[in-house]
Amino acid sequence: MKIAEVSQIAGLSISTIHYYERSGLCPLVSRGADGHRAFSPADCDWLLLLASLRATGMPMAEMRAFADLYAAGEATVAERKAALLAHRARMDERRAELDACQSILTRKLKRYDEILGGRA
Amino acid sequence: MKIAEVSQIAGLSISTIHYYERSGLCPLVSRGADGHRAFSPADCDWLLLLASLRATGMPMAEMRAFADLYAAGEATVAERKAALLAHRARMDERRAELDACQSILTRKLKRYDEILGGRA
DNA sequence: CCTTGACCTGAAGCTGCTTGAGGGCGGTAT
DNA sequence: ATACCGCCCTCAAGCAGCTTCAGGTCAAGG
Repeated sequence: MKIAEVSQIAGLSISTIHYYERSGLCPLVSRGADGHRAFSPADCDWLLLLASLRATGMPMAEMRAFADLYAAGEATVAERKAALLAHRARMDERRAELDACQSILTRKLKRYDEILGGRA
Repeated sequence: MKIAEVSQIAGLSISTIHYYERSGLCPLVSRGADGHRAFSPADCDWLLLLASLRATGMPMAEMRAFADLYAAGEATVAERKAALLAHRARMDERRAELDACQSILTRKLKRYDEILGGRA
């Protein structure tokens, strides 16, 4: 697969993929004869997973650690599972925060409605 | 109120409050005789709202625009309401994205379980 | 008096991308 | 053949949004 296609699927910009590779998050992408990156389906899948982790707030450093586990092969699956579970737990906390924020906004909107209603 | 208290309530670091003020997000904070910021309850409330907006992904530029409306007084309440509604709509999209990411992670976790199970 | 602690300012540093400059390679139109 | 186009490449600089650091002021307390 070409980078444009992977970019499309993973929802990452091409530049971001470059950047992730530079940062050691996808150590294994090989090149075609023309020097262009040639992504295997596994590479693409991996980038999609990275994208999900990033989008849900995992910091780069942690992603790098996770990538190192991935690069080390199947022996690390248990560790990777633990990492994802921990991450998911934090996602839940984050979601609670978002709920709190949303309720603050909703309250504010009600206030605005009162003001507008009072003037109508 | 002192800055430490507001920081506590709004969930923003003191430095972030400084930064927001520098960035024109809270134009009106007055000073005590000692030169320290003296926050009114309204200031504190405003910062809490800013914190909610920021935490839910509103970019600085947009927050600045919103702050300008706030500074312009009650005449802008309708515009502010529209802004918050638009923002809430984007929050909903964002939440959908998060759900998609979460399901990717869940699928990955299942895969890991299969691998671990197969080897147990 | 002298330290402690909460605050102040201004500038530099950090993370996670994005943008820009400059270039190569392959295909098609002239 | 050559000129142009689109997609890719690299390296470096820029940007958003904070955080951290260095150096300083003032007020209260031992």
